[in-house]
Amino acid sequence: MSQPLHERIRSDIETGILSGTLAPGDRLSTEVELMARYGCARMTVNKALSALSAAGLVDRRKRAGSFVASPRLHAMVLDVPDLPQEVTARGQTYAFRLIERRVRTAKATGDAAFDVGAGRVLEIVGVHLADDLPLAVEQRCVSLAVVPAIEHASFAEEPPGTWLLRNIPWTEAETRIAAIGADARNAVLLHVEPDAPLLRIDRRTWRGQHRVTAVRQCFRAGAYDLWARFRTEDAAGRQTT
Amino acid sequence: MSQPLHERIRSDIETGILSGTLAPGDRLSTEVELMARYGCARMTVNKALSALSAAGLVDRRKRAGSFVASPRLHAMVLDVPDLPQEVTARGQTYAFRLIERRVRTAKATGDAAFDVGAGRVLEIVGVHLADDLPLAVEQRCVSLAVVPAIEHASFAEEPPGTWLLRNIPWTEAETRIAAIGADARNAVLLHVEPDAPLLRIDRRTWRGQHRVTAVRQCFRAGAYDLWARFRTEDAAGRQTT
DNA sequence: TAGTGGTCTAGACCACAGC
DNA sequence: CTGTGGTCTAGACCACTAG
Repeated sequence: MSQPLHERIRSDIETGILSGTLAPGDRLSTEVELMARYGCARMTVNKALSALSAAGLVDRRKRAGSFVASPRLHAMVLDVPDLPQEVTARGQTYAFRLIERRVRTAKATGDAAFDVGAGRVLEIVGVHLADDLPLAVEQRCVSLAVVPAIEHASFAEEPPGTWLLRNIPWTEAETRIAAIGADARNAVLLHVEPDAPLLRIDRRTWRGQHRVTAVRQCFRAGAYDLWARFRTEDAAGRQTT
Repeated sequence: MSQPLHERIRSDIETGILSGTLAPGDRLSTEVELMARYGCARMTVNKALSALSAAGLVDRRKRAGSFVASPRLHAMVLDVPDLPQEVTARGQTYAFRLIERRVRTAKATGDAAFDVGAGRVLEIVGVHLADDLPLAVEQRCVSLAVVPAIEHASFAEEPPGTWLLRNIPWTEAETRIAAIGADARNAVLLHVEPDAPLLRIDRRTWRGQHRVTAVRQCFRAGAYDLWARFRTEDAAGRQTT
Protein backbone atom coordinates (compact mmCIF):
# COMPACT_ATOMS: atom_id res chain seq x y z
CA MET A 1 0.00 0.00 0.00
CA SER A 2 2.06 2.92 -1.22
CA GLN A 3 -0.80 5.36 -0.67
CA PRO A 4 -2.53 5.87 2.68
CA LEU A 5 -6.05 4.53 2.69
CA HIS A 6 -7.66 7.80 3.80
CA GLU A 7 -5.92 9.44 0.86
CA ARG A 8 -7.31 6.90 -1.55
CA ILE A 9 -10.83 7.33 -0.21
CA ARG A 10 -10.51 11.10 -0.52
CA SER A 11 -9.14 10.79 -4.01
CA ASP A 12 -11.95 8.45 -5.11
CA ILE A 13 -14.65 10.86 -3.98
CA GLU A 14 -12.83 13.88 -5.36
CA THR A 15 -12.54 12.20 -8.74
CA GLY A 16 -16.26 11.50 -8.70
CA ILE A 17 -17.03 15.14 -7.99
CA LEU A 18 -14.65 16.58 -10.56
CA SER A 19 -15.67 14.15 -13.28
CA GLY A 20 -19.33 15.00 -12.80
CA THR A 21 -20.37 11.54 -11.65
CA LEU A 22 -21.28 13.19 -8.36
CA ALA A 23 -23.23 16.37 -9.05
CA PRO A 24 -23.50 19.33 -6.67
CA GLY A 25 -26.14 18.59 -4.06
CA ASP A 26 -25.79 14.83 -4.34
CA ARG A 27 -25.59 12.96 -1.11
CA LEU A 28 -22.46 10.94 -0.44
CA SER A 29 -22.41 7.61 1.32
CA THR A 30 -22.41 7.86 5.09
CA GLU A 31 -19.27 7.18 7.09
CA VAL A 32 -20.66 3.80 8.13
CA GLU A 33 -21.31 2.81 4.51
CA LEU A 34 -17.86 3.90 3.37
CA MET A 35 -16.36 2.08 6.34
CA ALA A 36 -17.96 -1.13 5.13
CA ARG A 37 -17.06 -0.50 1.49
CA TYR A 38 -13.38 0.04 2.18
CA GLY A 39 -13.23 -2.38 5.09
CA CYS A 40 -11.67 0.10 7.46
CA ALA A 41 -12.36 1.92 10.70
CA ARG A 42 -14.57 4.97 10.89
CA MET A 43 -11.70 7.29 11.82
CA THR A 44 -10.09 6.57 8.47
CA VAL A 45 -13.20 7.46 6.53
CA ASN A 46 -13.68 10.51 8.72
CA LYS A 47 -10.20 11.77 7.91
CA ALA A 48 -10.92 11.60 4.18
CA LEU A 49 -14.28 13.35 4.46
CA SER A 50 -12.90 16.01 6.79
CA ALA A 51 -10.21 16.85 4.27
CA LEU A 52 -12.81 17.21 1.50
CA SER A 53 -14.89 19.39 3.79
CA ALA A 54 -11.87 21.60 4.55
CA ALA A 55 -11.22 21.87 0.83
CA GLY A 56 -14.78 23.05 0.29
CA LEU A 57 -15.67 20.21 -2.04
CA VAL A 58 -18.05 18.61 0.42
CA ASP A 59 -20.63 19.98 2.83
CA ARG A 60 -21.27 17.92 5.95
CA ARG A 61 -24.40 18.23 8.06
CA LYS A 62 -25.26 16.24 11.15
CA ARG A 63 -28.17 13.91 10.88
CA ALA A 64 -28.45 14.75 7.17
CA GLY A 65 -25.18 13.42 5.78
CA SER A 66 -22.41 14.60 3.48
CA PHE A 67 -23.22 16.39 0.25
CA VAL A 68 -21.31 17.56 -2.79
CA ALA A 69 -20.86 21.30 -2.30
CA SER A 70 -21.91 23.74 -4.98
CA PRO A 71 -18.94 24.84 -7.05
CA ARG A 72 -18.14 27.92 -5.08
CA LEU A 73 -14.40 28.10 -5.14
CA HIS A 74 -13.92 31.83 -5.48
CA ALA A 75 -10.56 31.81 -3.82
CA MET A 76 -7.02 31.40 -5.04
CA VAL A 77 -3.59 31.56 -3.51
CA LEU A 78 -1.85 34.84 -4.20
CA ASP A 79 1.89 34.94 -4.08
CA VAL A 80 3.23 37.71 -1.88
CA PRO A 81 6.37 38.62 -3.76
CA ASP A 82 9.69 39.03 -2.04
CA LEU A 83 11.19 41.40 -4.56
CA PRO A 84 14.93 40.72 -4.06
CA GLN A 85 14.26 37.03 -4.52
CA GLU A 86 12.05 37.55 -7.56
CA VAL A 87 14.52 39.86 -9.25
CA THR A 88 17.56 37.68 -8.71
CA ALA A 89 15.54 34.67 -9.85
CA ARG A 90 15.15 36.47 -13.17
CA GLY A 91 18.90 36.80 -13.43
CA GLN A 92 18.93 40.51 -12.65
CA THR A 93 20.73 42.30 -9.86
CA TYR A 94 18.52 43.71 -7.15
CA ALA A 95 19.03 46.94 -5.22
CA PHE A 96 16.97 49.12 -2.89
CA ARG A 97 17.50 52.86 -2.92
CA LEU A 98 16.34 54.64 0.22
CA ILE A 99 14.75 58.02 -0.56
CA GLU A 100 13.30 59.07 2.77
CA ARG A 101 13.44 57.76 6.30
CA ARG A 102 11.98 59.48 9.32
CA VAL A 103 10.32 58.78 12.62
CA ARG A 104 7.10 60.55 13.47
CA THR A 105 5.00 60.31 16.57
CA ALA A 106 1.37 59.36 16.80
CA LYS A 107 0.08 61.82 14.25
CA ALA A 108 -2.75 60.72 12.05
CA THR A 109 -1.65 60.36 8.47
CA GLY A 110 -5.09 61.23 7.24
CA ASP A 111 -4.74 58.29 4.89
CA ALA A 112 -6.35 55.11 6.17
CA ALA A 113 -4.06 53.05 3.95
CA PHE A 114 -1.09 54.10 6.06
CA ASP A 115 -2.54 54.03 9.54
CA VAL A 116 -0.57 51.75 11.85
CA GLY A 117 -2.01 52.98 15.12
CA ALA A 118 -0.70 55.21 17.86
CA GLY A 119 2.89 55.57 19.02
CA ARG A 120 6.16 56.15 17.21
CA VAL A 121 6.15 55.20 13.56
CA LEU A 122 8.97 54.71 11.07
CA GLU A 123 8.19 56.12 7.66
CA ILE A 124 10.17 54.95 4.66
CA VAL A 125 10.16 55.81 0.99
CA GLY A 126 12.41 53.91 -1.40
CA VAL A 127 12.77 52.50 -4.88
CA HIS A 128 13.27 48.87 -5.85
CA LEU A 129 15.78 48.53 -8.69
CA ALA A 130 16.40 45.66 -11.10
CA ASP A 131 19.68 46.01 -13.01
CA ASP A 132 19.69 49.65 -11.86
CA LEU A 133 16.34 50.30 -13.54
CA PRO A 134 13.49 51.38 -11.27
CA LEU A 135 10.96 48.60 -10.73
CA ALA A 136 8.68 49.97 -8.04
CA VAL A 137 8.28 52.83 -5.58
CA GLU A 138 7.54 51.81 -2.01
CA GLN A 139 6.05 53.91 0.77
CA ARG A 140 5.88 52.19 4.13
CA CYS A 141 4.93 52.83 7.73
CA VAL A 142 6.12 50.52 10.49
CA SER A 143 4.90 50.69 14.07
CA LEU A 144 7.96 51.03 16.29
CA ALA A 145 5.86 50.01 19.26
CA VAL A 146 5.43 46.58 17.69
CA VAL A 147 8.79 46.34 15.89
CA PRO A 148 11.33 48.42 17.86
CA ALA A 149 14.33 46.63 16.33
CA ILE A 150 13.68 48.04 12.87
CA GLU A 151 14.56 51.56 13.97
CA HIS A 152 18.25 50.69 13.82
CA ALA A 153 18.13 48.57 10.67
CA SER A 154 20.00 49.84 7.65
CA PHE A 155 18.27 48.90 4.44
CA ALA A 156 21.48 48.70 2.46
CA GLU A 157 21.43 44.93 2.29
CA GLU A 158 17.73 44.20 2.15
CA PRO A 159 14.58 46.29 1.76
CA PRO A 160 12.26 46.80 4.75
CA GLY A 161 9.73 44.30 3.42
CA THR A 162 12.27 41.50 3.41
CA TRP A 163 13.57 42.55 6.81
CA LEU A 164 10.07 42.32 8.24
CA LEU A 165 9.37 39.02 6.52
CA ARG A 166 12.46 37.50 8.07
CA ASN A 167 11.93 38.91 11.55
CA ILE A 168 8.24 39.40 12.27
CA PRO A 169 5.61 36.70 11.97
CA TRP A 170 2.19 38.05 11.13
CA THR A 171 -1.23 36.66 11.80
CA GLU A 172 -3.35 38.63 9.41
CA ALA A 173 -2.83 40.68 6.29
CA GLU A 174 -4.91 42.44 3.72
CA THR A 175 -3.92 43.34 0.18
CA ARG A 176 -5.59 45.67 -2.28
CA ILE A 177 -4.60 45.72 -5.93
CA ALA A 178 -5.43 48.47 -8.41
CA ALA A 179 -4.25 50.17 -11.58
CA ILE A 180 -3.50 53.89 -11.36
CA GLY A 181 -1.89 56.63 -13.42
CA ALA A 182 1.53 57.79 -12.29
CA ASP A 183 1.58 61.01 -10.27
CA ALA A 184 4.42 63.49 -10.70
CA ARG A 185 6.65 62.00 -8.02
CA ASN A 186 6.25 58.39 -9.10
CA ALA A 187 6.79 59.39 -12.73
CA VAL A 188 10.16 60.87 -11.83
CA LEU A 189 11.22 58.01 -9.59
CA LEU A 190 10.18 55.30 -12.06
CA HIS A 191 11.37 57.09 -15.21
CA VAL A 192 7.94 57.04 -16.82
CA GLU A 193 5.61 59.68 -18.21
CA PRO A 194 3.03 61.23 -15.88
CA ASP A 195 -0.25 59.28 -16.01
CA ALA A 196 1.55 56.18 -17.26
CA PRO A 197 -0.18 53.03 -15.97
CA LEU A 198 1.14 51.61 -12.70
CA LEU A 199 0.17 48.53 -10.72
CA ARG A 200 -0.51 49.61 -7.15
CA ILE A 201 -0.39 47.11 -4.29
CA ASP A 202 -1.46 48.21 -0.81
CA ARG A 203 -0.87 45.85 2.06
CA ARG A 204 -1.60 46.09 5.76
CA THR A 205 -0.33 43.54 8.24
CA TRP A 206 -1.35 42.62 11.77
CA ARG A 207 0.25 40.63 14.54
CA GLY A 208 -2.54 39.74 16.86
CA GLN A 209 -4.32 42.97 17.67
CA HIS A 210 -1.42 45.20 16.71
CA ARG A 211 -0.85 46.75 13.33
CA VAL A 212 2.67 45.99 12.20
CA THR A 213 3.10 47.75 8.88
CA ALA A 214 1.27 49.37 6.00
CA VAL A 215 2.88 49.58 2.59
CA ARG A 216 2.08 50.90 -0.87
CA GLN A 217 4.09 49.64 -3.81
CA CYS A 218 3.67 51.14 -7.29
CA PHE A 219 5.12 49.04 -10.12
CA ARG A 220 5.98 50.15 -13.62
CA ALA A 221 3.55 48.55 -16.07
CA GLY A 222 5.10 45.39 -17.45
CA ALA A 223 7.91 45.41 -14.90
CA TYR A 224 6.25 42.90 -12.65
CA ASP A 225 3.07 40.85 -12.77
CA LEU A 226 1.29 39.24 -9.88
CA TRP A 227 0.48 35.55 -10.07
CA ALA A 228 -2.09 33.49 -8.28
CA ARG A 229 -2.75 29.80 -8.48
CA PHE A 230 -5.25 27.31 -7.17
CA ARG A 231 -5.05 23.57 -6.94
CA THR A 232 -7.64 21.35 -5.37
CA GLU A 233 -4.86 19.29 -3.87
CA ASP A 234 -3.56 22.28 -1.94
CA ALA A 235 -6.90 22.97 -0.37
CA ALA A 236 -7.38 19.35 0.57
CA GLY A 237 -4.03 19.31 2.30
CA ARG A 238 -2.61 16.59 0.12
CA GLN A 239 1.08 16.08 0.60
CA THR A 240 3.26 16.92 -2.37
CA THR A 241 5.19 13.73 -1.94
CA MET B 1 -16.04 21.50 27.20
CA SER B 2 -17.27 24.00 24.66
CA GLN B 3 -14.08 23.72 22.63
CA PRO B 4 -12.70 20.48 21.24
CA LEU B 5 -9.48 19.45 22.93
CA HIS B 6 -7.47 19.15 19.71
CA GLU B 7 -8.54 22.70 18.94
CA ARG B 8 -7.30 23.93 22.30
CA ILE B 9 -3.96 22.20 21.87
CA ARG B 10 -3.58 23.71 18.41
CA SER B 11 -4.53 27.11 19.69
CA ASP B 12 -2.05 26.94 22.57
CA ILE B 13 0.86 26.16 20.29
CA GLU B 14 -0.23 28.69 17.69
CA THR B 15 -0.37 31.39 20.34
CA GLY B 16 3.14 30.52 21.43
CA ILE B 17 4.44 30.82 17.89
CA LEU B 18 2.72 34.08 17.10
CA SER B 19 3.63 35.70 20.41
CA GLY B 20 7.28 34.87 19.89
CA THR B 21 7.53 32.53 22.88
CA LEU B 22 8.29 29.82 20.37
CA ALA B 23 10.84 31.10 17.87
CA PRO B 24 11.32 29.75 14.35
CA GLY B 25 13.44 26.61 14.49
CA ASP B 26 12.47 25.77 18.06
CA ARG B 27 11.54 22.21 18.71
CA LEU B 28 8.05 21.50 19.99
CA SER B 29 7.21 18.83 22.50
CA THR B 30 6.78 15.38 21.02
CA GLU B 31 3.35 13.87 20.61
CA VAL B 32 4.00 11.60 23.59
CA GLU B 33 4.93 14.56 25.80
CA LEU B 34 1.88 16.55 24.74
CA MET B 35 -0.26 13.47 25.26
CA ALA B 36 0.88 13.35 28.86
CA ARG B 37 0.57 17.11 29.39
CA TYR B 38 -3.02 17.26 28.18
CA GLY B 39 -3.94 13.83 29.47
CA CYS B 40 -5.35 12.63 26.17
CA ALA B 41 -4.74 10.06 23.47
CA ARG B 42 -2.08 10.45 20.84
CA MET B 43 -4.62 10.79 18.01
CA THR B 44 -5.90 13.97 19.60
CA VAL B 45 -2.47 15.53 19.79
CA ASN B 46 -1.74 14.35 16.27
CA LYS B 47 -4.82 16.09 14.94
CA ALA B 48 -3.69 19.39 16.43
CA LEU B 49 -0.14 19.10 15.11
CA SER B 50 -1.32 17.98 11.67
CA ALA B 51 -3.49 21.08 11.40
CA LEU B 52 -0.55 23.31 12.31
CA SER B 53 1.59 21.49 9.78
CA ALA B 54 -1.07 21.98 7.09
CA ALA B 55 -1.19 25.67 7.99
CA GLY B 56 2.56 25.93 7.47
CA LEU B 57 3.24 27.05 11.03
CA VAL B 58 4.98 23.84 11.99
CA ASP B 59 7.42 21.56 10.23
CA ARG B 60 7.29 17.90 11.20
CA ARG B 61 10.14 15.47 10.60
CA LYS B 62 10.24 11.83 11.51
CA ARG B 63 12.70 10.87 14.18
CA ALA B 64 13.62 14.54 14.65
CA GLY B 65 10.37 15.98 15.96
CA SER B 66 8.15 18.99 15.27
CA PHE B 67 9.67 22.42 14.77
CA VAL B 68 8.38 25.94 14.40
CA ALA B 69 8.55 26.68 10.66
CA SER B 70 11.06 29.38 9.89
CA PRO B 71 9.82 31.71 7.17
CA ARG B 72 6.22 32.69 7.21
CA LEU B 73 3.97 31.91 4.29
CA HIS B 74 4.25 34.26 1.39
CA ALA B 75 0.76 33.45 0.27
CA MET B 76 -2.65 34.99 0.71
CA VAL B 77 -6.17 34.16 -0.33
CA LEU B 78 -7.26 36.08 -3.37
CA ASP B 79 -10.93 36.64 -3.94
CA VAL B 80 -12.03 35.66 -7.41
CA PRO B 81 -14.76 38.18 -8.02
CA ASP B 82 -18.16 37.23 -9.35
CA LEU B 83 -18.92 40.56 -10.95
CA PRO B 84 -22.75 40.51 -10.89
CA GLN B 85 -22.65 39.73 -7.20
CA GLU B 86 -20.03 42.38 -6.46
CA VAL B 87 -21.86 45.06 -8.39
CA THR B 88 -25.26 44.40 -6.88
CA ALA B 89 -23.65 44.26 -3.44
CA ARG B 90 -22.57 47.85 -4.03
CA GLY B 91 -26.15 48.83 -4.72
CA GLN B 92 -25.68 49.18 -8.45
CA THR B 93 -27.47 47.38 -11.24
CA TYR B 94 -25.41 44.89 -13.18
CA ALA B 95 -25.61 44.12 -16.88
CA PHE B 96 -23.53 42.23 -19.42
CA ARG B 97 -23.44 43.45 -23.00
CA LEU B 98 -22.40 40.85 -25.53
CA ILE B 99 -20.21 42.31 -28.28
CA GLU B 100 -19.03 39.24 -30.15
CA ARG B 101 -19.80 35.56 -30.06
CA ARG B 102 -18.48 32.99 -32.48
CA VAL B 103 -17.36 29.39 -32.69
CA ARG B 104 -14.03 28.57 -34.25
CA THR B 105 -12.39 25.23 -34.76
CA ALA B 106 -9.03 24.13 -33.50
CA LYS B 107 -7.04 27.02 -34.89
CA ALA B 108 -4.17 28.32 -32.84
CA THR B 109 -4.88 31.77 -31.49
CA GLY B 110 -1.23 32.63 -31.53
CA ASP B 111 -1.76 34.04 -28.03
CA ALA B 112 -0.85 31.62 -25.29
CA ALA B 113 -3.14 33.44 -22.89
CA PHE B 114 -6.14 32.27 -24.88
CA ASP B 115 -5.15 28.76 -25.78
CA VAL B 116 -7.72 26.25 -24.58
CA GLY B 117 -6.53 23.30 -26.61
CA ALA B 118 -7.79 21.57 -29.73
CA GLY B 119 -11.39 21.18 -30.81
CA ARG B 120 -14.29 23.60 -31.16
CA VAL B 121 -13.98 26.75 -29.12
CA LEU B 122 -16.50 29.43 -28.17
CA GLU B 123 -15.08 32.92 -28.33
CA ILE B 124 -16.85 35.73 -26.51
CA VAL B 125 -16.27 39.44 -26.15
CA GLY B 126 -18.46 41.48 -23.85
CA VAL B 127 -18.63 44.40 -21.47
CA HIS B 128 -19.59 44.31 -17.81
CA LEU B 129 -21.74 47.30 -16.88
CA ALA B 130 -22.53 48.83 -13.49
CA ASP B 131 -25.44 51.26 -13.60
CA ASP B 132 -25.01 51.26 -17.40
CA LEU B 133 -21.41 52.47 -17.10
CA PRO B 134 -18.71 50.19 -18.50
CA LEU B 135 -16.75 48.46 -15.76
CA ALA B 136 -14.64 45.95 -17.64
CA VAL B 137 -14.09 44.41 -21.04
CA GLU B 138 -13.98 40.64 -21.13
CA GLN B 139 -12.52 38.40 -23.83
CA ARG B 140 -13.05 34.70 -23.26
CA CYS B 141 -12.45 31.35 -24.89
CA VAL B 142 -14.32 28.27 -23.73
CA SER B 143 -13.55 24.75 -24.89
CA LEU B 144 -16.76 23.27 -26.27
CA ALA B 145 -15.22 19.82 -26.02
CA VAL B 146 -15.17 20.21 -22.23
CA VAL B 147 -18.27 22.37 -21.83
CA PRO B 148 -20.66 21.58 -24.70
CA ALA B 149 -23.69 22.97 -22.86
CA ILE B 150 -22.43 26.54 -23.02
CA GLU B 151 -22.86 26.68 -26.80
CA HIS B 152 -26.59 27.16 -26.34
CA ALA B 153 -26.43 29.49 -23.34
CA SER B 154 -27.68 33.03 -23.80
CA PHE B 155 -25.76 35.48 -21.70
CA ALA B 156 -28.67 37.83 -21.26
CA GLU B 157 -29.20 36.85 -17.63
CA GLU B 158 -25.68 36.16 -16.48
CA PRO B 159 -22.20 36.61 -17.96
CA PRO B 160 -20.23 33.57 -19.12
CA GLY B 161 -18.00 33.65 -16.04
CA THR B 162 -20.94 33.28 -13.70
CA TRP B 163 -22.48 30.60 -15.91
CA LEU B 164 -19.25 28.60 -15.76
CA LEU B 165 -18.88 29.11 -12.03
CA ARG B 166 -22.36 27.72 -11.45
CA ASN B 167 -22.01 24.79 -13.79
CA ILE B 168 -18.41 23.65 -14.07
CA PRO B 169 -16.23 22.73 -11.12
CA TRP B 170 -12.57 23.30 -11.78
CA THR B 171 -9.51 21.71 -10.28
CA GLU B 172 -6.81 24.17 -11.14
CA ALA B 173 -6.61 27.81 -12.14
CA GLU B 174 -3.97 30.41 -12.72
CA THR B 175 -4.36 34.16 -12.56
CA ARG B 176 -2.05 36.89 -13.76
CA ILE B 177 -2.57 40.51 -12.77
CA ALA B 178 -1.02 43.52 -14.47
CA ALA B 179 -1.52 47.21 -15.17
CA ILE B 180 -1.67 48.23 -18.83
CA GLY B 181 -2.54 51.23 -20.94
CA ALA B 182 -5.84 51.07 -22.80
CA ASP B 183 -5.61 50.10 -26.47
CA ALA B 184 -7.94 51.70 -29.01
CA ARG B 185 -10.69 49.12 -28.72
CA ASN B 186 -10.76 49.02 -24.93
CA ALA B 187 -10.68 52.81 -24.79
CA VAL B 188 -13.85 52.96 -26.86
CA LEU B 189 -15.63 50.18 -25.00
CA LEU B 190 -14.74 51.55 -21.55
CA HIS B 191 -15.25 55.24 -22.38
CA VAL B 192 -11.69 56.17 -21.42
CA GLU B 193 -8.81 57.87 -23.20
CA PRO B 194 -6.32 55.71 -25.09
CA ASP B 195 -3.40 54.72 -22.83
CA ALA B 196 -5.54 55.28 -19.73
CA PRO B 197 -4.50 52.85 -16.96
CA LEU B 198 -6.41 49.57 -16.83
CA LEU B 199 -6.22 46.62 -14.44
CA ARG B 200 -5.81 43.48 -16.53
CA ILE B 201 -6.66 40.07 -15.09
CA ASP B 202 -5.87 36.95 -17.11
CA ARG B 203 -7.16 33.63 -15.86
CA ARG B 204 -6.88 30.12 -17.20
CA THR B 205 -8.83 27.24 -15.74
CA TRP B 206 -8.40 23.48 -15.88
CA ARG B 207 -10.64 20.57 -15.08
CA GLY B 208 -8.36 17.64 -14.62
CA GLN B 209 -6.19 17.52 -17.73
CA HIS B 210 -8.55 19.58 -19.86
CA ARG B 211 -8.43 23.33 -20.31
CA VAL B 212 -11.87 24.74 -19.64
CA THR B 213 -11.60 28.45 -20.29
CA ALA B 214 -9.20 31.33 -20.68
CA VAL B 215 -10.33 34.88 -19.97
CA ARG B 216 -8.90 38.38 -20.01
CA GLN B 217 -10.71 41.12 -18.12
CA CYS B 218 -9.64 44.75 -18.37
CA PHE B 219 -11.06 47.04 -15.67
CA ARG B 220 -11.29 50.79 -15.73
CA ALA B 221 -8.87 52.23 -13.16
CA GLY B 222 -10.72 52.82 -9.91
CA ALA B 223 -13.78 50.93 -11.07
CA TYR B 224 -12.85 47.79 -9.23
CA ASP B 225 -10.05 46.77 -6.91
CA LEU B 226 -8.94 43.28 -6.12
CA TRP B 227 -8.71 42.23 -2.50
CA ALA B 228 -6.76 39.51 -0.83
CA ARG B 229 -6.71 38.46 2.79
CA PHE B 230 -4.85 36.08 5.00
CA ARG B 231 -5.75 34.77 8.39
CA THR B 232 -3.83 32.15 10.29
CA GLU B 233 -7.10 30.61 11.33
CA ASP B 234 -8.09 29.98 7.72
CA ALA B 235 -4.91 28.13 6.96
CA ALA B 236 -5.25 26.00 10.05
CA GLY B 237 -8.72 24.94 9.03
CA ARG B 238 -10.34 26.36 12.12
CA GLN B 239 -14.09 26.37 11.93
CA THR B 240 -15.71 29.79 11.89
CA THR B 241 -18.27 28.67 14.41
C1' DT C 1 -36.21 10.05 18.26
C1' DA C 2 -33.09 7.87 15.59
C1' DG C 3 -29.34 8.60 12.47
C1' DT C 4 -25.49 11.35 11.48
C1' DG C 5 -21.18 13.55 12.08
C1' DG C 6 -17.67 15.33 15.88
C1' DT C 7 -14.76 13.82 18.98
C1' DC C 8 -11.99 10.84 21.75
C1' DT C 9 -9.60 6.49 23.58
C1' DA C 10 -5.93 3.04 24.30
C1' DG C 11 -3.89 0.52 22.09
C1' DA C 12 -1.00 -1.13 17.52
C1' DC C 13 2.40 -1.63 13.46
C1' DC C 14 5.25 0.59 10.25
C1' DA C 15 8.60 3.73 7.67
C1' DC C 16 11.80 6.76 8.19
C1' DA C 17 15.69 9.54 9.55
C1' DG C 18 18.77 11.04 13.14
C1' DC C 19 21.79 9.41 16.54
C1' DC D 1 19.59 1.24 16.37
C1' DT D 2 15.85 3.84 18.39
C1' DG D 3 12.74 7.49 18.79
C1' DT D 4 9.60 9.96 15.99
C1' DG D 5 5.67 10.84 13.26
C1' DG D 6 2.08 8.45 9.90
C1' DT D 7 -1.35 5.57 9.90
C1' DC D 8 -4.92 2.58 11.45
C1' DT D 9 -8.24 -0.07 14.61
C1' DA D 10 -12.48 -1.19 17.15
C1' DG D 11 -14.67 0.43 19.95
C1' DA D 12 -17.22 4.70 22.69
C1' DC D 13 -20.10 8.91 24.08
C1' DC D 14 -22.10 13.14 22.75
C1' DA D 15 -24.51 17.07 20.10
C1' DC D 16 -27.18 18.11 16.79
C1' DT D 17 -30.99 17.94 13.67
C1' DA D 18 -33.96 16.22 10.15
C1' DG D 19 -37.85 13.31 9.80
